[in-house]
Amino acid sequence: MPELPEVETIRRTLAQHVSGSKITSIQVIWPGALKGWEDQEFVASVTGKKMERFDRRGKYLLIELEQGWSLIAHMRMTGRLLYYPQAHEPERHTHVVFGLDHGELHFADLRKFGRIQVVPTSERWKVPSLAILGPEPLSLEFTPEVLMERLKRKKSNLKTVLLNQSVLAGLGNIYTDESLFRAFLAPERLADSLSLAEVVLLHRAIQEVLREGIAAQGTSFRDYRDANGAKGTFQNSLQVYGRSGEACLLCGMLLTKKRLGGRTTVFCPRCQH
DNA sequence: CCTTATGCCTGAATGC
DNA sequence: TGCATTCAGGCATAAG
Repeated sequence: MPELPEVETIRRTLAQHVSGSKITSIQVIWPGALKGWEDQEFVASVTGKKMERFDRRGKYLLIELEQGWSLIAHMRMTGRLLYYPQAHEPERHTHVVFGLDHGELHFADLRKFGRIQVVPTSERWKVPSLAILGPEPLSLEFTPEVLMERLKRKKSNLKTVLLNQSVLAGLGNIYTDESLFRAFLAPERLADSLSLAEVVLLHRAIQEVLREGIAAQGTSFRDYRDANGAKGTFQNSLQVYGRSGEACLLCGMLLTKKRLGGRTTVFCPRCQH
């Protein structure tokens, strides 16, 4: 499921192929994939415009178009943005086809949770889902002190709090579990109970795991693909996610699965406190 | 303000 | 084997 490293990889692979490309046509197969606008309006405001810049904020992909318009895409769990150098028949779960001056861009999503919206570029950061986002975990503004201050405000457990995009932008289930394991912190620990030393460990773990995830071009546990349709490789480096019942790679103890904040959480009951 | 629960979706895995 | 149920989960929204 596309989290920060996967969206970043999509951003990079997309920019390689379609930076400066003009959107010459749009075929809306399933209008539900377009958020906030009737599909005719979406088509009208996007057709004929070049894609000039590709940015990312948390798990959101931002595509800046000519003439003051931007696309905002969110993949949720199974969304894909796929570039084809030549015209390509829509696949089973393709919902929108952007015809380009060179090739095509397909938005596909098996579970139909992902969305693309079009907004004036000047109002991008006012879109509520972007406006509420916490700091970028790989930015200079994200320091252990900032993390400490944000965790102090929350009464819930670490797992739930780290998944909250208004606390920190970009972590999903996979990278949260991996970060907590690397920081030796139990997912059930209350977020406001951490010492500064523990927060420093967590801060470092989050940055390491995200940087490694990006370097590995993301985690293709199941559905994730980049804009080339290629899998990432970080699934080979996961230490806890998806390994419930298997041995901890540090101590050999069986990894435990527990539901926290409605999400499956895997951790080592011996290494994480 | 805060936290927790529900709906959206489909395919794979599991249960009987 | 086949059918029904459960599970996977990010986020908007509703409810507590």
